[in-house]
Formats: sequence, structure tokens, C-alpha cells
Amino acid sequence: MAHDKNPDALREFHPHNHDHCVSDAMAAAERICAASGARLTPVRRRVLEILLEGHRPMGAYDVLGRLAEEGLGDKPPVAYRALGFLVDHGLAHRIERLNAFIACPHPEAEGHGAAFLICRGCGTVAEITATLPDLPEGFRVERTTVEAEGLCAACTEIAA
Amino acid sequence: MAHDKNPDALREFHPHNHDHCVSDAMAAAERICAASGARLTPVRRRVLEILLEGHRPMGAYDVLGRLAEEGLGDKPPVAYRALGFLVDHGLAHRIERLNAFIACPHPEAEGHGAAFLICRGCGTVAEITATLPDLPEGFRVERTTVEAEGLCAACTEIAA
DNA sequence: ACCAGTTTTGTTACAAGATAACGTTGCCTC
DNA sequence: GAGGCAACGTTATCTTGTAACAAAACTGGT
Repeated sequence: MAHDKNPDALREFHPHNHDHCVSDAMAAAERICAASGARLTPVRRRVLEILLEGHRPMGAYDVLGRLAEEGLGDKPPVAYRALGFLVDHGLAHRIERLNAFIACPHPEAEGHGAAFLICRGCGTVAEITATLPDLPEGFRVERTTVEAEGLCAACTEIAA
Repeated sequence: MAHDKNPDALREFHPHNHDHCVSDAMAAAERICAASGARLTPVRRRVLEILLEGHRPMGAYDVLGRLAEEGLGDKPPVAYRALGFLVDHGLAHRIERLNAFIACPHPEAEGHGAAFLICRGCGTVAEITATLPDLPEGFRVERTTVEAEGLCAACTEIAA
């Protein structure tokens, strides 16, 4: 098997026990919200679970569909508000190129500088930390969006 | 005046003779299209001029509004197709965070690695070249999106 | 000049994504 | 238990983007 030098680096692109992703991230979310006083309400919690279970970018309306099935709400603002909360608290990220949201797999480890690898073959998105090279002085950066679209290793082989 | 160490670096954030931006970029666009055999048709040319004259990110429907005023088309695909052409040929860029488009000020100089500084105060967007730090192996990057939102020097002073 | 193939345009009709605004409910504090 | 604030529910609308198909314009070969 190739690309095993750093087996954990692009976990998203390899099989792994996904239940752990969900439970670990949920536990981290609980801690983060408890620590900051933020309220992880039922809808917010469930949206985070949906994102974690989905394990790939989901549109706001995908999430809303799931909420509707469960009787948790069926109007767009319900989904957008919950997603906004999660993004604001670093529990999820918005993927601009996809107009979609993805759960943050390790919300506690995040300082800043999240970047995303988007495979156009299988749709998988991996989150990595990438420090942005020094930007010009005289501009105060508040938020960064770094997204790279391409082909993951597996999809590259298929395409070849 | 502060921040003059590299007066050309963030030209977008300072007064400058904007007519030159337009004419220079249009001339470069002509050369690029001629060289590649791409057809810079009237609508495409006009859309590029509109973006250059606007000198800031414009939504597809903003552009379409201008086209409609001039009788060049009033249906969304007209604008989206022209913008798509310009982006494909490196004559314009899409700013994902803004769902908007901006003319590339120096389409010939571009290798790869365009990045954008978005001032949330004045709405100005500056294009810079930023080499992305090495991404993990096993992922073939095809396109990158690098956008930083924050405050430009002038807006930082105003806010202070 | 004519034809065949390709590219570009014109148009209809939607799909998809997102938010403003406003009233209600629930929770916490005093 | 009253007042204040955060979250929720709902309506309505707005913005952004595309699929699909027919017509026109350009291209190169003869």
C-alpha cells in the first residue's frame, strides 16, 4: 500500500473506524461548549452529528432534509442557524467551493489555518493544517479560506 | 504616508491611475486570446471591461445588469458563460467567499498561486501571489482557492 | 462559394442556496 | 414573577446558478 509514510495525515481518504470520529468529536464539542458557555442545543447537537456521520461535505438543504425527517425543523433558517453556530464555534467548517459544510474532526486541536483538500473524484474532503505564507504587511487578516481541489491518491489511480 | 515599503504590492488599496489598469489588462487579454486561439467575442470583451472598470468584485447579476443596459443580453446564462470563459482563460477570478468575480490585473504574469486579500471594510480585493505550502503527497492538486478576509491598512486606521 | 462540424449565442424554465423580518418560546437572573 | 436575552418557528422573498435545446455564427476543407 502506498502513501503510508504518514497514515494519519489524510485519514479521510482511507478506511477507518468512523464511529470513533463521531463519538470523539461529539465529546470534544461538549467540552468546548461547556468551557465557553455556548449552548449545544438539541438541533445544534443533532446537526453536528449529522455532519459527522455524513463524513463529507453536506449542503444546508441536505442537513435540513435530515432534520425534517426527524421532526426537528423543516425551514431553511433552522439549518442555517445551527450550521452558523457550529462554524462560529469551530465545530464545523464551510467549504466555499462546494457551498457545503463539514464537521471539524478535531475541533480542540485547531488553532488556526485549516485548509481543505477536495477530491473531485470521490467527493471526499480532508482537513489539514496549512500555515499561510506571510502576507503583505498593512493588511490585518481575520479569516482565511484555503481550499485545494484535485484528485486523491485512489482516484488518481482509477483515472490513470 | 505609511506602508510604502512596496508601493506596488497592494496597488488595489491605494489611489492609482485606473485607466491604465483597464487598457493594459485589455491589451494583455487580446494577446492571450490571440495566442491561444480563444475568441474574445463582444460580450466576453465587454464583461472583462466591466469587471476592470468596476475594479472590485462584482456578482454575476451585477454584470448582467450592465450588459442588459447596453443591450448585450439579459438572461443569466449570458453573464455566467462570459464569466466562465474569462475565468477559464485566467482573465478573471472567482472570489468564492463573495460569490463574485474580479478581473485579473496582470493575466500574463500569472503562473499559478493567486491569492486574494478581501477587505471587509471597503470591499476592496487585492490579488497577490502566494505559494501554497507543501501539501501532503498522494493528492494531486489541480486548483487552489486562497482568500484572506480582514481589514486593509486604511480601514484598520478608521476602525481604531 | 459551399458544406459539414464546432462553437457561441439566445431563451425558457428551474434548481439551489441564503437571508430579512417578526412573533413566540424558553431560560436565567434578579 | 418580571425583565432581559438567546434560541426557535415561520413566512416570504431574494440571490445565485444551471440544464436543456434551438438558432446563429464562425471554422476549415474542397
